[in-house]
Parts: sequence; C-alpha cells; structure tokens
Amino acid sequence: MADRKNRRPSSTIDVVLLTAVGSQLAVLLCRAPETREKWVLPWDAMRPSETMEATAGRIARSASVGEPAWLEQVGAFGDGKRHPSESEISVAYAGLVPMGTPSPVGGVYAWFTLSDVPQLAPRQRLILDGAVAIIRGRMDQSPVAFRLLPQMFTLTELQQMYELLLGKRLHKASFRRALQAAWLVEPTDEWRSEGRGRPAQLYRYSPRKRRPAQRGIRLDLLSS
Amino acid sequence: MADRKNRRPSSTIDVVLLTAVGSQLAVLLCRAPETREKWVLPWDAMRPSETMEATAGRIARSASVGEPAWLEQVGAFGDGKRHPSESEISVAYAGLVPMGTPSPVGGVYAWFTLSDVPQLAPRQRLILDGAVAIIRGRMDQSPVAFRLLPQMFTLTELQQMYELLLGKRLHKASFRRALQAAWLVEPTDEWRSEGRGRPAQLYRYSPRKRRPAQRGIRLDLLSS
DNA sequence: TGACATTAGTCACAGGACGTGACTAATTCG
DNA sequence: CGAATTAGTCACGTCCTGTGACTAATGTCA
Repeated sequence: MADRKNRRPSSTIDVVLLTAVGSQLAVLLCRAPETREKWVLPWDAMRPSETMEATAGRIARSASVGEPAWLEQVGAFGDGKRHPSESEISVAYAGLVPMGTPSPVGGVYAWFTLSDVPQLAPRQRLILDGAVAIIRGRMDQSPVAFRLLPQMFTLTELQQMYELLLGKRLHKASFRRALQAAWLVEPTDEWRSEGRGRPAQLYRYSPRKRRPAQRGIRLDLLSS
Repeated sequence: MADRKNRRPSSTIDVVLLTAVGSQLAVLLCRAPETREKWVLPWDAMRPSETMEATAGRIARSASVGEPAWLEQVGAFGDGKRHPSESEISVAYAGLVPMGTPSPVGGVYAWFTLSDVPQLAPRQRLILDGAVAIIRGRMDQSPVAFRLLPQMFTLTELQQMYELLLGKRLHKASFRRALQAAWLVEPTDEWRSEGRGRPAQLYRYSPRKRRPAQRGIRLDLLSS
C-alpha cells in the first residue's frame, strides 16, 4: 500500500489473508494510514506491467510473513459500493496462511477472528464475505485445509480444521473413512503425546492417484 | 460496443452468452468491427456511474434478444494476455439464454458451438473457458439447467440438458429419482406427443422447501 | 500400584443412496 | 393388428454414510 496517496487509481487489488486462530477463522487487517483508527483489508494499485496475481502476492508478502500457501482470485467488486481508495473496481484475492504464523510486527497489521471483524468499507465487507465463501466452497474440490496446517499433523487436528472451515461438527469415524477413501494422507513413523490420553500418530499430506470415481449428480445440493 | 473506438479503456466488461444448440453448448460471438473477419466476445467499457453488472446486462441486451435468464461474474482477467481492447483488465460475465432464442439479425452476431469456436484473443479464450467451467461447476448448486429450457419441458428434455452441461450420459431412472428427491419440478396437466412413441408429461420448474439434508463431506471429489 | 479420566483409533450395523437392467404404458407407422 | 418407438416405473444388489459402541494407550491421583 505504498503509492496510493496522491492518485485515485481506476482499480485496486485487495487481499483477504486467512488463517486459523484457535477454533475460528481469522483475517488479517491493516490500520488505515490516514485515520489511524479504522481497519482495512490490505490493498494497493497494480504497478506498471505487473499482473494482478503478482500484485496480490506482493501485498501479501509485505503484509504478512512470507508467501501465502494458497492464493486465488475471488472476483471483481465495485458496483457503487464505497472503498478506501475510491477506485471504481477492486479485484479481490483470497489467500491462506499456515496457522501459527506470527502476527506481523509493528501494530499496523493484526489478525481478527471473523466474529470480531470491525466495521469495514461496504465494498471490503463484500470482499471479505466473498473470500470466505470461496474458501468454504473450494473445500471439497481442493485440499484447502492442508494449507492451514503444518506439514505434519494429527488426524484430530485435520478434522478440527475441516470443522472450522465448514462451520459444523463432523463424526470421527465418518471423517476418517472418507479420508481413507480419498487417499490424501499417509502416516509417518512419529507420534505426538498431547498432554493426557493416548498419543496420536502424525500424518503428512500426500495425495495419490485417484480412481476416476465418477458418481452421479447430486441434485441433492440444489438450494433454490 | 459503441464507444470503444478512440479511447483505450483501463478495463472492459466481456460477456459470454451461452445457449443450447442441438446437443451442444454454443456461445455468442460478434464480428470484430475493425477487421471484419475475426470474431470476438461481445465487450464494452463501463459508462460513467454504471455498475459492472449493468454494463454486462446492456451488452447482453444489445447483442442478443432480451435479458439473459441468468448472469454471473466469472472473474477479472488480464495478466498480460492480449485482448481486442488492449485494456489491462477485463471483468467477465457468463450469461444463459433460453434455447431457441433466434440468432440476432444482421450477421454481426452468431452462435458457435463450443467445438467450432474460431481463434480468439488469448484473454478472451481464457474468459470463455472460465465461463464454461463456472456454469458446469454451478450445476449442482444452482438450478442452471432450467434457465436454458422453456417454462414447460419434458423430463427427457431436462435430462438431455443436464447431459449437455455435464458432458456425460445419465441413466434415466437415476436421474428421475434424484430429481424427485430434490423437489425441483412439478407436473402440469399437459402432455406433448413428439412424433412416435408415448406422449411425455410436461413439467415446470417449481422448487419447494428443502429438508436441510446436510450430508457429510465428500472428500471423494478432491482431485490433486 | 492400580482405578479412573482422557484422548486416539477401529468396528460393525442399519438405513439410505446409487447404478443398473428389466419391466409396463401409450402412441405412430405400416 | 403387430412392430417399433418413446415415456415412465420398479426392484435388486452394491456401495456410501450416520452412528454408537468398542478397544488402545497414555497421564493423574489416591
């Protein structure tokens, strides 16, 4: 967010960086540079001959720590809603950051759990909701949950991540059965003892070749 | 596509209008105004204080006949790929037009089945593929297929529409069973005799309240 | 040391969903 | 009238899913 002071850009790139904090999703916000009280989603204008994705990556790097583990476009927003930049269009990107990434220093950036997000500009509110919806929707098409976990994890941790992202509880046996059928993880030799109770085996993400497995349509899921 | 002659817009709205022609999806293309030989996706710049969706609607209306039955944003495209306008960003919309809508007069517009689409500018090729992917992906979340059919249709027609959109054959009994479970259609009193064979009952789209029906996750569908 | 609480991991059953082929029903054509 | 054609339904076997109960391995505390 460097060079947005004087010009009014025709379009901006806005980035929604998400991570897991406790048992909730959290988003990275940034203090608005003019009025130090408001919080905004990190954004900037594209630089000459910079692609949109590159701009999003640059914003993410300068805001958080390192490269986000996943980055996908949410869409273009505008349609009359107000935005800190007063630009006409904002192209939004959603990114995932592994849990445990330290909150960036300086007090300019901070993580907010989704239920504690302060008031944002209308367009940025839409962008945030859109980004969360995209992530939730990608869950069963793309191994999103693994991007939030460290390389090695217990199956209970993985299940909790799925529950966090889907917003509902899952049954342990069902979850593991589905996991096994999907050939997504492989066990390691290591075990972790987490306080009391039996130690848990550690797994790593390791997708295998899949059977085509073309099941029929699920009109089931039609809503309205 | 009126006012794009002299200025080089910073962003454009591109519209992918799809319909069913025979047993294939078809897209509406437009002759490039400068070189009368190339074909392009309909596009234009936004007008002052016009929203993106309104621009897409305007383009659709002027290109095709009437309002599209469905319109959804595909995303923002750019990232160095060439576009007829030389604009930096194109925001793409996908729209569905009921089958049987007559090809617009004048020879400026024409329907191309997906396998017959001529070469397009690189960015527009990406946009077209993205739009088709969006539609195919929305199939099991949104009653897209009904937007391509007339208000009344036979179940065989509906099944053929699903087969066209999904790109694979479906079994008659399975399809009807799923349809019944989804409470999406209701029978009318009318029947249609289509040449030889038993007449088919006509149905109309009429979604009912749904049981919550929260089924478990389908890790199944994970690909990579 | 031994019972208990706690967490990990597995099993097995019942009910539902799905793929499939065969069946009946109603019409046109010759 | 019978054959061909298309619509619509049924029933069976298989697989998938929700679920509760079970075993296993550890820490805690008397």
